[in-house]
Amino acid sequence: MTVSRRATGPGRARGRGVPDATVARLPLYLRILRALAEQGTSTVSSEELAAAAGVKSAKLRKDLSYLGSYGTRGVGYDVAYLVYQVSRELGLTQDWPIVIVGIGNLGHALANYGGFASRGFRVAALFDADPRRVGELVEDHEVLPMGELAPVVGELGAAIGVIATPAGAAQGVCDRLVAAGVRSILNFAPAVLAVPDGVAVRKVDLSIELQILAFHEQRNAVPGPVPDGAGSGPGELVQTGRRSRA
Amino acid sequence: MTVSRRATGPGRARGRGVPDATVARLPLYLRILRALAEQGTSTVSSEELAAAAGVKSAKLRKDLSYLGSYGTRGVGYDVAYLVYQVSRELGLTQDWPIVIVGIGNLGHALANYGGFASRGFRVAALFDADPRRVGELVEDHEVLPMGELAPVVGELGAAIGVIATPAGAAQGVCDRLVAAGVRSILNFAPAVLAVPDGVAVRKVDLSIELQILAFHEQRNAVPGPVPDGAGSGPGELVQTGRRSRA
DNA sequence: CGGTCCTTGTGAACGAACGCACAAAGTCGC
DNA sequence: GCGACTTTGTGCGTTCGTTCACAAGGACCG
Repeated sequence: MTVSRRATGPGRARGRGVPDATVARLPLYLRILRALAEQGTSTVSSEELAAAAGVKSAKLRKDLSYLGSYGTRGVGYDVAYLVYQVSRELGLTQDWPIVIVGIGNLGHALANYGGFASRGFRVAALFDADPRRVGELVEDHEVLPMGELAPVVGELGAAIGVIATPAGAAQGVCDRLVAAGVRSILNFAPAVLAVPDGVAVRKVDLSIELQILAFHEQRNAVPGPVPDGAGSGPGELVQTGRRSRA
Repeated sequence: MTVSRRATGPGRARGRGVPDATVARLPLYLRILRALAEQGTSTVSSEELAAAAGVKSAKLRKDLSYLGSYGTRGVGYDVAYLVYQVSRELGLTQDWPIVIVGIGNLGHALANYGGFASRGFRVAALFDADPRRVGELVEDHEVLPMGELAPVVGELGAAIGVIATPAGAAQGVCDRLVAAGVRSILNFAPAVLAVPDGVAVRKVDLSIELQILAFHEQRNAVPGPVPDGAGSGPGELVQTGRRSRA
């Protein structure tokens, strides 16, 4: 019991403290749960869910335990209920208007990407510094000039901004987004952004991902075979050998 | 966890055991070092480099120490030399032909993305299951039908594959890539991939990134102003408040 | 209504990663 | 050639995350 207050979490000073590592996995669980719900599954065990997510069942249970005690011993978790609880924890029960800056190849792809709209996110405005792109219609949104950024962001109440500009422009765009009131930034530009306290930045860097894979390739190629059948656990760097039934 | 178990500590520098967390940062250091080299800087201290990368200097020094002792006490690191050493460690001294499967919006953007070509990676072939896309010319590459995948991958010796298909097709494509000899996969589809041992998978999921940001927004919005201190420190989840001079 | 079986929730051990602080090692000025 | 100064490399304690193993809790059967 003691559901009202999620205090008794596995950790200590866990008033409102879901570990970062857990938060990063919740969206994955959520996606799987939604798929299960859609196919009519009403309950799921930690073992099944963990297998689908590619994690150990104990980890999954601990992750979910940070949200509260939403399972039933001997049975498992109610899929619909868990979907709701995880969504709520992630803040997906509300609508998040997002703005995208930089409508080049990547920006176009992002604006068209269905995955955004599907889960509470809504592409609300597009911006580009290039006058030739301004006015262009992308997915029924007109590309706006940078001058419009502050007022439009303010009016929309957009709290999340996506940067898809060249690296050189990223910091400037970031500053303008922050000045306009954006507090969370998803950065696709290969640049390290400096932001004031309280602003969150996550970066997605395609080049870095490839380089990490290259490292993996080289490590496996250079030294002779690694006979040791050490069952390399599922890890962070690269996920090697996953045999779940998706 | 990747594949090998390392000796322990930075002490055994040369050993084949660079921690995952370090490997994930090396490409970032490398990018900064290249920028420094380009602007004519010949030496750099750990303090400066760390500031540019947004990490603590001690962490940077420890990261570099895994590669060897390439610094000079009292002076710093030779930029050109370090570029070479990091590149070498990451396996970027050789050419990596990559193949992209799924030439939709995202696939297009990836094929055109300059960041790939710049660092030892070369887009070598494009594939799509849709007959209407086959034959299309993207960045002087003709989109090939899936049937060509195995022979072309074999001929190119491509070890890295990029999946930019819808989620439903991802596992099938993954299986075909692996069967064709690809051992490292960069997956943009929102799906958990099952792969045999020895194959590395990294995933980039735009929707998940946004959801993590939404969590951050909600956490900061719900409980009034957070005094300080108690907040989860600057961790991995989101980078908050970075004041470096990029 | 009691017993048995199943699955959750979690305490505790383990391990990886981080940050501090400092000795070692080299440079530069004189 | 020597001493002061600078910056690296790293031992160590701390924090964070993962895994194990098991007791507690509940469903279901007879």
